[in-house]
Amino acid sequence: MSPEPLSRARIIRAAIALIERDGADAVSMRRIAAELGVGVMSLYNHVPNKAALLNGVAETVLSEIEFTDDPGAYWTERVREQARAFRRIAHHYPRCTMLVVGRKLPATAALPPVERALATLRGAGFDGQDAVRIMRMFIAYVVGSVLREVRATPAFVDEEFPPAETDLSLFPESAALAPILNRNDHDADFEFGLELLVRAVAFLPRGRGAASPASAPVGRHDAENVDEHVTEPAAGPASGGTGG
Amino acid sequence: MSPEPLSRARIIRAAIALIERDGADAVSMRRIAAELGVGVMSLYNHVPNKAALLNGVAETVLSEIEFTDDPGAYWTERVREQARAFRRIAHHYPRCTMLVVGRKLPATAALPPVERALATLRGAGFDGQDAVRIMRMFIAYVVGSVLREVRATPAFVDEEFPPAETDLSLFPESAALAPILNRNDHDADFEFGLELLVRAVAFLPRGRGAASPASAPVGRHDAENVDEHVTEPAAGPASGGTGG
DNA sequence: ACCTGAACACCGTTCAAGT
DNA sequence: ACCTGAACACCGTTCAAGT
Repeated sequence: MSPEPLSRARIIRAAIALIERDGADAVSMRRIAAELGVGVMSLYNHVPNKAALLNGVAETVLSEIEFTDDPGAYWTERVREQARAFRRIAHHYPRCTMLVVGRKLPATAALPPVERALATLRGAGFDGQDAVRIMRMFIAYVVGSVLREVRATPAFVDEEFPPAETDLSLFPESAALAPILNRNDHDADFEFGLELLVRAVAFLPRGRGAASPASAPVGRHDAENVDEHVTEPAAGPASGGTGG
Repeated sequence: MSPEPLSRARIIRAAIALIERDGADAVSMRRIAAELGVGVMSLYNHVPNKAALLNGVAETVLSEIEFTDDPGAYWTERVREQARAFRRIAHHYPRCTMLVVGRKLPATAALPPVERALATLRGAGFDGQDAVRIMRMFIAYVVGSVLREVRATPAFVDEEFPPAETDLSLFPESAALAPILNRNDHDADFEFGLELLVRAVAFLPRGRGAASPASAPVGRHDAENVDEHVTEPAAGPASGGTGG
């Protein structure tokens, strides 16, 4: 039935296809085996157990990130592009996304993106500690964003918010903003937050002895010498973020 | 064996206890029933199925958020406290966290925190569209952060990063920053990003006709009139974020 | 080395029967 | 209205047997 021999890679590919077709809940060793035309137990010659297989799925999906950032581009744009690259695989494998963000990834899969992010931030002048924290902040934002996107999608029509039976007088802001809350322009939302993050990072002092932001919360004086840090060539108005 | 009658609430409480004790994978209808000293099928008189039960778990956990922000406090501090409140329940129910962030919550559970956040941001002068987007940005950041924290915790000792077999010359930044990458000061990391986000938002223009950040990426000129937007009374150096 | 069927200890849920 | 045991169609994984 299958010309190619069974292998870890082939099993993982079948698992990914199955998850994208029928959802993560539908994946089972028996079903994957059936899909491949082999006995269930044959899988265990290439994968120790189901958890390891799912780790392989996460690893494989993550490894397929296609980074499009140009090493010669200004660092803020590189950061944006790296964040967008993560988001793209989440869109390419929507039903695997929970799996990718939900399990502890093998370090080898995480290493290349991490190295790229750190190199970009170090090149921008941040010290090691700040570079690591800034990277983690971006990852947290991207992970939280794609999670919201794949979670909102499963049903055809979004549940209305606030729910119909709600006493709206208790939630006046939500009531007033219902049309906005029910609109889901994921691209625009993502770009809005991304730009805010990039901007916050660009305003951060750099170089030796740079202060962490927590050392002077929302200080009004940091703005005074901000020009010396923001050296990106002036850009025209951005796309507005609906281009994904 | 159990004096109190069976009820949806009691079943959910048992499920939460079970998840926190044995992990989310260990939860099953049969095990919850055994824990309650009833037959499996008795559960179905109060809960339509397992998925609904898990939704109830997510809803209940979320409803236990204790907001500590003072409505009279400056809005930036209110935003910080709301973000910290979310993070606190994730720490209180670490093994339920994936469940809470991973499923589409019943809108009734999400409504009170949403209303509070929107009221805070509207009170700060943001228009409805910006308020919604800023809120979503904070939620994405908090969700991504707690996900990282609960994911990193299961094993006693963190896997070393980069992995031992790696050719370090290919990943110089990761190699140089290995000590920092392997340190996991979740409190400090979280506060660092939170402060950066708050700062970015505080610098955002407000009022009618306020521009979205994407309309002028990392503009160097926004800094000039920033003082008029940042009116929080000057604060002393913050704790540094290790107080959680 | 790789494959496999039978078997074991689990699942969620339907159904029909009880009170 | 609430509870329940038996039954059904599934699970992941161990084991012993094949090639």
